[in-house]
Order: sequence, then structure tokens, then C-alpha cells
Amino acid sequence: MGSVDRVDDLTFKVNFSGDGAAKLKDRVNKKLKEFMGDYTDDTLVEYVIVLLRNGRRKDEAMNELNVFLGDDSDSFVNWLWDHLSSNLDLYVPSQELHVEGARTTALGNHSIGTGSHQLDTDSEQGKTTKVSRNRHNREWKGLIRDAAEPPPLQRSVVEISRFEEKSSHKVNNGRSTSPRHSQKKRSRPDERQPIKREAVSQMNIDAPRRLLQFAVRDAVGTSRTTVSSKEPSSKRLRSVVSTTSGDLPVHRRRIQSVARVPNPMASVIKAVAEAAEDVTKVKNAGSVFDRLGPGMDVLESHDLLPGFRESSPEDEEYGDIDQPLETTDLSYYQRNQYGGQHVGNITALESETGLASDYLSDNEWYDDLDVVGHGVMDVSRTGTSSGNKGDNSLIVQYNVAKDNEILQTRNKDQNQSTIEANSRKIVNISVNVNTWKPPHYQEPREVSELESRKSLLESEAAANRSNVRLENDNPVAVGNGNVKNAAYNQDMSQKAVQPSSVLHSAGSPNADSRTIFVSNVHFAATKDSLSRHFNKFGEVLKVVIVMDAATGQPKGSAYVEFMQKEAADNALSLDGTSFMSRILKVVKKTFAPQEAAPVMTWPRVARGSPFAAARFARAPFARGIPGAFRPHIPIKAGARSFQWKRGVQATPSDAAVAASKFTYPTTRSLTYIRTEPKLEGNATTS
DNA sequence: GTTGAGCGTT
Repeated sequence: MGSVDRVDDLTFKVNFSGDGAAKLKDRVNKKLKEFMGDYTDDTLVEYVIVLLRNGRRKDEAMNELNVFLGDDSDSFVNWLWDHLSSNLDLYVPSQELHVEGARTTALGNHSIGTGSHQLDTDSEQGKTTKVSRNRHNREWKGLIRDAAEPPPLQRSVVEISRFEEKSSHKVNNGRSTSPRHSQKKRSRPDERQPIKREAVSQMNIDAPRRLLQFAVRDAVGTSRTTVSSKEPSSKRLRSVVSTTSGDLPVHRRRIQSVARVPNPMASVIKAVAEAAEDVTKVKNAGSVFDRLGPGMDVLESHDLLPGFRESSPEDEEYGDIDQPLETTDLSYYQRNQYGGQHVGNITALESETGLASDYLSDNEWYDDLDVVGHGVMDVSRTGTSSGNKGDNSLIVQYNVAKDNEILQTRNKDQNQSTIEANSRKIVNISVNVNTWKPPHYQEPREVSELESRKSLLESEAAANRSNVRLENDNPVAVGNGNVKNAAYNQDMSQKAVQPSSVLHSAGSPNADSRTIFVSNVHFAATKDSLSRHFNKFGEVLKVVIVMDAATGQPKGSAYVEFMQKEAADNALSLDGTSFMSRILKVVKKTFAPQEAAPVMTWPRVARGSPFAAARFARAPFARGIPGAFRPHIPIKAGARSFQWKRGVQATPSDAAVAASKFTYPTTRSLTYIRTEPKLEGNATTS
């Protein structure tokens, strides 16, 4: 078939202009419809024509169209070449008609080219990048006419790819993968540089690009799941759609063609797949597109939202970009939830600094962290407003808190700009983390004290029968107690602290009496920090930070359960003191239900009363308790002032009596409340 | 306008 060979060598590097172009478009469109049916996209038609005009050889055209037409690409191009070889004069003015047997310069080049070349390059490009796709299509005709400049083939290839990148900047089409990107490599890399932007109907790229994006995304999606697979990318790609084409309906065939991706696009896809593979190797990259980024800064600026960016590897399923903010909140939440265990690893990781800073340094990092803390709130609250300046950094922080190790590795290969801005805060968090002590750190003491404590608790259990009875007056309270009891045992078994579990089974009904309710807790406070803050008064068994289930953020209150009831009582002395630069409200956990039982013998302060409630709610109960609670009642009246006063001159007041009653040396050290030496102290001394 | 009344969770 010599004639066929001859046709195959043809290129149609012609200026299809005016009516000719329209006619050709029409014809091509019809033909394409035979293959693609309603899926035929006008832009694809235009794309075909541009291929011709750029002097694509037949095989090249097949390759390029293969992405969109799949198997049909060959037959279509065959048809096209045949058709053009005999009918080219239908579409091109005869004087411009110039069919070339080999790849040489086209005739149309100088006839119309130069003049419109300028226009195309400068004005048109700037314009079209801003115009919508529809307008592209509409203007295409004219553009084609104008863009009659056909530079040497290779260069035009380059141009397209450049346009591709360029336009995707503004169109914000997200995950565009610059279809021609790799092709330019394939064609002739050395010719890449000279031409910056010699526009060649860039608008034609949009639709193909969209299609290609899907292909690439499929490819990427596949390769992402097969993380460690070393098999050739083409193989993986094939697995996207496993069916073989055979005699499937047109539509399905087309879909397949996207995924099957034979040799031509293989280079593109391969590059993508390789990039994807790199991503999985690098472990940190949140997204394949992150790695694809170098060629497409669009993603950098648009799609890679901070949260998405920072999402840790195990959050791979968040790859959908819609999630970043959720991720943020989640990590924040987890950070609190993880409280002990997870952060513990981090501590171990940086153990040199650990444990060193304790009580005294507490205040320091608390103050520091307070700064961060505000941001914390910002994130969780105004998470959706991306305009918030602090968001980025804070998100980073959370991941620090969540998984420090990951961030450290990430730091290495991430753009330092963001990191740099946040490094200070990160350090703060790290300090926070470092001050944490592993759960067992107090076990030695616990064990040693355990004997005495056991007895103590037993007696306490007996002593608290009265409390229990008091609870029993209220049915609801009893129910709560039981539930908590169970919870206790569970919790203890998890912690594998056997002795305490024993204690609990004995004293669990008194859990409430050993528990304090701390409110006005800083949102950034963790179980650990609270535990450390309160364990001055005795072993802290459990700290529960009350979280708002809806928002996932802390509600600013916490339950601190001590091993001993006395410790809880003493801990009440921290009421009105500063913790993380917030004035704590420390009260006993209430026994009485809030709303269900307004039925009390003595007159109660109405629940609606915002201020008095917390304070007075305890009063009636305390009245029923002999001894232990009494001293605190007067303190409550002027809690803050009293605390300050005591801190300053250590007055042997009721509070001091209460404090010294159980001889916890740390009780006196309340003087460390130095954060806000305000008017309070003076006011009450009078 | 640098959240802030309140009693949860396993």
C-alpha cells in the first residue's frame, strides 16, 4: 500500500481560516460524532484542527487524540488524513494549500502568519486566559484565523504546553495536569526554552485538558492505592478499567479509552504515576498534586489548602481537598483526646528536655501558650474563614501536637516559608509536650503511697457513706453514681493500674466526692497539664476534659478525679487561681441534678442565676458535710481575693487550716499564683 | 470583637 504510506507522511500545516476552517470543523465534528456521539466536544474539534495546523504527523495526531478517542483515534485519524489528502482544497484557499510530504515549513507561515503572530502572542493571550471557557469556544474561530502563525512544529508543541500551564493559573481548574507537559519533554526538550509564549490557540486545550485530568486522576487514584507497588505504571493504569473493549457501545468505549491509555499517553501517565509513586515514598506529601506541583503552581496557590497540605499520611483519605478544615478540627480534637498516650511518644522522642520543667516553668509556658491558645480558638471557631491570618500556622501547630514526628520529617522538604513563620509557636507546643510526663511517671510514688492510701480510702469509703446516702435521696444521682462506677473500673483496667482499680471498686460510689469540677479552663489545656496542675494535692486518677460533641472543641471545663477525697477538697483551693492565664473555677462535682430536682428542703439559688449558682450550689451540700467542706465555704464567698491574700501573707485563715489539715506540703505553695496580681489582693485586705 | 456559661465520659 504505497499510497497509504504516502498519505501517512503528510502533514496539513495549513491555515484553516474563515469558511474553510468552519467547514473543516463541521466535517470533523460530524466525524467525531460517529465515534463519540453526544460526547463530542467542540473543543475537541478545534483541537483536531490545531493539530493539523501545527503540522502534526499522522502518528502524532493519533497519539494525541488517543487520549480522547482511544481506539477510535486511529480510525479517526486515518479517516482524517485520507479525507484531507483528497479534500484539503475544500477547506483552504488554493494558494495556501500546501500539503507537505515531510515535515518542513508550511506555506501559510509567511502568508498570514507574522502579522497575526504578534497579536496572538501578546494581547490575545492575556485576554484568553481570563475569559471563560465558553468564550474561548466562541472566539476560537477568530483566533484560529488570527493565530495563523505556524512556527516550527516542535516549538508549537512547546507553546501549547506553556499555555496550558499559564491558563490553568487563572482558570483555577485545579488539578490540571498539563497534558502536553510531558510531551514536550518527549518531543525535544532542548527547544523548550527559546519560546516563552507564542500563543497557539491555547483555548483549545481546555476541554482536552479536562478530559485528560480525569484520566490522570484515575491514574493517580490507582497508583495511590497501590502504595508500594513497583509494577510499571501502565499496568496499574490498566487496572483502572479492566474490561477489554471488544464490541462495547460507543459511550463505554470512550470511557475506557480514557483509562486504558495505550502507548501515546503512556508517557504522560507514566510521569504522573511516577510522581504519584514518589509521593507515596516521601510519606509526607499530602497529595499527589503536591508533587505534581512543580509544573503547575496553580495547585500551590489554590488547591493546597493548609489543612490539606498538612494532613498527615494516615489521613490519606482526606485527599479530597474538601476536607481541610475538618481535618484541622479533628486534629485539634485528637490532640486533646490523645492527651496521654500519643503525646507520650513525642515526649519519649525528645526526652532530653522532658520532665525538667515542672511547676515553676508551668507558668512560663502557660503564658506562652496562651498566645498560641488564642489562635487555637480562632482556628476552631473561624475555621472556615480562610482569610484569618493565623490559620495556617495554627494548623501546623496542631499537627505538631498531634504527631510531632511527622512534622519534623515534613519540615525538611517543605517550603520553609510557612514553617519559619511558625517555628516559634511550634516550639511552644513542643515545650508543652515535653513537660508532659508519661502515665507511669508517678507510679513509683503511687505504689509507695498505695498502702496508706488504701486504708485511707477504705476509711474514706466508710466516712462517705453519709454522702452516698445523701445521694440516695436523689434517685438520679444514684443512677449516675452507678454508671460512673462502671466507667471507673473500665478506665482503670485500661490503664492497667491494678491497685487503683481495686480501690475503685471499693470507693467508686464516692467518685463524685473525689472529683472536682473545674471550669474556665483554657481551651488549650490538656489532660496532662491539668493533671500536673492538680496533682499537687494528691494523685490525680483521671482528668476528663469536657468536649463539645458538636464542635469537637473543649468546652472549657474539666473533671479532675483524685485518688483521695481529701485531695479533691484541697484542690478546691485552686479556685480562683490562674492556670494558663485563666482564672480557674474549681468546685466539687455536683451531685444533684441540675434541672430535674429543684426539690430541696432548703432554699436554693435558682439555676438561672448566672453568678451565684456555682458558688451557692455547693453551699447546701457542704452544709450536710461535717468538717471537710466547711472551711471552703467562707473562701468561696470571696474566693479570688482570699486566694491572693493567702498567697501573699499566708494568713492562717480557715483556708489555711483546711489546706494544712491533710498536710500536703504543696498546698501552701499556692503562692505561685503570680500571673495576675491585680487589685484583688488589696481590695480584700481591708 | 485577644469566645467563656456551665456538670461529662467510658
